Amino acid sequence: MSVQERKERERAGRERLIVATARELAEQQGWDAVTTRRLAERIEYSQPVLYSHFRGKREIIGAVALQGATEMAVAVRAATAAVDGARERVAALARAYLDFAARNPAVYDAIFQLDGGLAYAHEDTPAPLKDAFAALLESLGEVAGDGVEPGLFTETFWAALHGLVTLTRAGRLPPENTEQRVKLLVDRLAVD
Amino acid sequence: MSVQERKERERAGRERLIVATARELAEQQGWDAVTTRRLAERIEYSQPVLYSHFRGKREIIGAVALQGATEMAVAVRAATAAVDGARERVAALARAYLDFAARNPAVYDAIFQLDGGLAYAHEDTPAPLKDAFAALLESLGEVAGDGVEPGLFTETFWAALHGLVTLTRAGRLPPENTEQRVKLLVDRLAVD
DNA sequence: TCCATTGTCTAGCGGTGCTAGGGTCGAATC
DNA sequence: GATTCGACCCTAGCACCGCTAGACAATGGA
Repeated sequence: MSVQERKERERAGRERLIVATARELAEQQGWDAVTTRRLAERIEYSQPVLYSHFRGKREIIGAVALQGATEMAVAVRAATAAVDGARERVAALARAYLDFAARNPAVYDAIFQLDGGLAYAHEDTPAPLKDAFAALLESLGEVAGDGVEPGLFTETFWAALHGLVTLTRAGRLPPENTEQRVKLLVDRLAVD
Repeated sequence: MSVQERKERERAGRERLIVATARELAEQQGWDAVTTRRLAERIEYSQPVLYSHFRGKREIIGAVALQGATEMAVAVRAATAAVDGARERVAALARAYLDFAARNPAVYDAIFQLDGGLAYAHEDTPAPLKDAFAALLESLGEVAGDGVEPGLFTETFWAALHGLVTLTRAGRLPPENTEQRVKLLVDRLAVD
């Protein structure tokens, strides 16, 4: 019995190692550098071992995305918890969101840009993703204004933030005036 | 002399063929399917011919992006030209933008997501890209409101639209309520 | 007619994600 | 304690990728 348990523990540990290594490598050198060979070498196993844990590279990206979504939800809630005033909470949320994206670009991509084989905006969407959206909704729903469905408002505000993140990181927007752009979004979109 | 001219014409024609074929293939099957082998086969030349026109795949994407940016500027201007009222023009612009993205997803990606080796938000940004931004600015600058720099407003509104496009197309947002989201953006962000 | 240049192709390099098949090693059984 | 059996992991290889070197043919000019 105990032998099997030990093996299962080791397996779980190795799976965590794979995800952590993939994430680390992606943050260091970008997702293009995360090849199955390099990843296998870093964890000191052969390539096929990866496929005994994940169906393929896509699922590894998906695992990183789920981990990241959980962290993002925590970060957003932490940033808004101690703030008074709905509008101020939204400003704090926006800053926290952009900060998370800036600090974890590869994870952000895994969650919002890459194909990790995950279902989004769906009933069988993984819990971490639903919860990340819920974290946004908690603060953003308060400033939706009359006649605007909180979910729809959250989606729209979120899309605006996402647009800023991706265009800036892709070099399409100069990074200097990010704060002013965020201020504009909060000032105009949020209604209390 | 004339021989050289004829050859140059043929070369230019073939270059257009490469770009058009790459674009077509990308729209049909996605950019991942645009491999140098497949592209070469479609234009009925061998792979190395591609490299006598472009430095690599990146530059081909860049060429598609420039072509697309020109068309997008035309589309945006056409949609706003005959509309009365600044606010209504912005609504028309938003619809035209989303429509362009929906009709030309691969081209949209080439312009705004992929690496085509182009300079953005820079002095030596290619003219088509500058002009596409200018087309947005023409209508959006009118509703920036007092104390908000038109360029900054345009960037922000554009980012919001871009966020809607990318999140929707990546399956992160359900496509059903796009119109309501756009209405929200126009209603709240635009000031006249 | 010969040469030189231009243009194009074949073949191949090192890389990718992924998998088939063999071998090894450890746990359970007699 | 010996033996069998099964789980596990690795080597090797597939088809494909972007890109390029070098051979070869065709074409215009001397």
